Amino acid sequence: MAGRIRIDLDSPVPATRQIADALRVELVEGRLKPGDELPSVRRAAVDLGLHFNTVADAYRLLAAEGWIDLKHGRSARVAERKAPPASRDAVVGYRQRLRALVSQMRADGISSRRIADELEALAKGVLS
Amino acid sequence: MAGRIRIDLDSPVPATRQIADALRVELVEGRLKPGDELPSVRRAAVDLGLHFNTVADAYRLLAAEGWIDLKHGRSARVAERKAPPASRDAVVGYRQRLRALVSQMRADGISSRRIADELEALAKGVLS
DNA sequence: ACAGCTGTATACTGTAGGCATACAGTATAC
DNA sequence: GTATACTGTATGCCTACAGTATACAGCTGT
Repeated sequence: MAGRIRIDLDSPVPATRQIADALRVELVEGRLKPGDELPSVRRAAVDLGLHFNTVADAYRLLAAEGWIDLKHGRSARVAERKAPPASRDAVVGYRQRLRALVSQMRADGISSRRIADELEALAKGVLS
Repeated sequence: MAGRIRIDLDSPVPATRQIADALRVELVEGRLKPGDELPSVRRAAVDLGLHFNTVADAYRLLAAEGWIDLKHGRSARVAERKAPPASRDAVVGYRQRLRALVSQMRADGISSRRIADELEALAKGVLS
């Protein structure tokens, strides 16, 4: 499944979203390309230690976002996808979430230096 | 309450956490200083359009993190707080969450340039 | 002491996450 | 063609948790 995904059952963020998030990273970063087949829901489920319906929900979520094509009897495939035009106010929502995350890191005692480094590394990665 | 907070009831992230997250930003960034009084749970609740018990839960969450002092009959106050030493592996968890968030931004059609700018601005803000 | 604020505790209701199980479409071998 | 073994789908159930209502209890001014 293109890199091991760790699911934290204790996390407040549901497993379904954790799976979708992890796969979305692979998709956005191009490690999963259009036409690629995803592992079956049952295969992925045993790998992750979850029920296959949970994986199926994650797949449906990604399908709703246009990332993958689902058809009944055959494997899920990565779809071609043109990015939707950015909604202007979406940015402010994300900015809030980013700031909240950074504040949480600071609250956890991670140094400013370290946080800034992580952010800059991310920014570089995005542009490349 | 130190800046208007918008609560999105449709969001999958619960209102309690949204409140705590927003307040934690204010606390980390120093706009709420030790000794300051927070608005009462009922006051804040009407401002946010929620039940005061929801706000109380958020306060308890922050109290558990050491940010504020709660005592029965009197207003919640911002506490002095020494940051705990960072747990080393906490960073990798946050890195995952950051990457997931960035991927979601890209998936929403926000340009790489814009995302990088947001991240760099954040990094600068953290260091200052 | 009393009135009016404060946060606390308990019970209730609705909803959503995850799982079990039965179903239905597709592809491949024969 | 049809059997078979794979795919994803649909329904129902159980549990946990978010949000609310309502009653309680501790401070602090007058």
